Amino acid sequence: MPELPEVETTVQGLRPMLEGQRLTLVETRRADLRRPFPADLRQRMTGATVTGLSRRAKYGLIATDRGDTMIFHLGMSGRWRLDPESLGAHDHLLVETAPGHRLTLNDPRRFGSVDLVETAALAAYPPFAAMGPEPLGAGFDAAYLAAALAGRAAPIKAMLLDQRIVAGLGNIYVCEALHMAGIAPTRAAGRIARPRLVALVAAIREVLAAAIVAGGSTLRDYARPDGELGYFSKQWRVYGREGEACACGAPVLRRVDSGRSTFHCAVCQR
DNA sequence: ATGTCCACCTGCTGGC
DNA sequence: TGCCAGCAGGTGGACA
Repeated sequence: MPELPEVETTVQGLRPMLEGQRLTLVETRRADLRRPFPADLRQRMTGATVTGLSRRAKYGLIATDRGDTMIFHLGMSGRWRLDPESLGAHDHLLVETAPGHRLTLNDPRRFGSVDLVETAALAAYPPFAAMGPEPLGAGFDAAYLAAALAGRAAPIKAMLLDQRIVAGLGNIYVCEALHMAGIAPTRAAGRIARPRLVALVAAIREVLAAAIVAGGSTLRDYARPDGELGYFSKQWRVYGREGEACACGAPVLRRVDSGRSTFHCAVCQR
């Protein structure tokens, strides 16, 4: 589920439940996800009032009036459940608000994480320290990308998944953006002509923006505790479509590199 | 430094 | 019907 658009729509869905609200309970139901939960999470969050929610790359940020920010990452299988009828085996973090709403962070595979840092020191949070620009932000353009990729021999797909180059893309949207831009995923990143980088930046922006809009349109699903999100999946051009016809008529191909699938069209992408 | 691979987990699906 | 291999949206550490 969670690349940048999914985290963005998650934050948008949490905001009306949390912003301005006092937290009456913050409790973990096991010791760890990918890492241990912060030992003082309950103490520092319980009784605090949420002042704002935001997103950096694939991380969701919940700031409080105590100068703390709780940072969550959804890993591969994480999602927030709103007012679930009952708690399930994978509801690892429980949050309750003064108006009586209950939210749980549910993550079966436990690749996600929860950390707590001082808001003033957010930039020093290790995952953020070397992180590249937001792909939807002003700092991400063809000139930046050309400089970041100069001399790099690795495949463009691997470079776009590297959060130090650009922060927030994952396997789905990289496949989609490369297809939209007509660039082969195996192309050496440092050998892509400038006009094609311009097209790539535009494709990345376009696919992310469209996915956020689609995610936003399924927020009622999001708010249904046991509901599945509809997401952007119906709009995928190549991802998950091995063997189906690309818009050009050629079959969508799948290749596997270091255990990860890449979907692409050998005709459209060079 | 750069590029590549794998482990970390559970659940679901498709083929036999 | 049941079993099991294969696969899944991420990250970081280990390796050459």
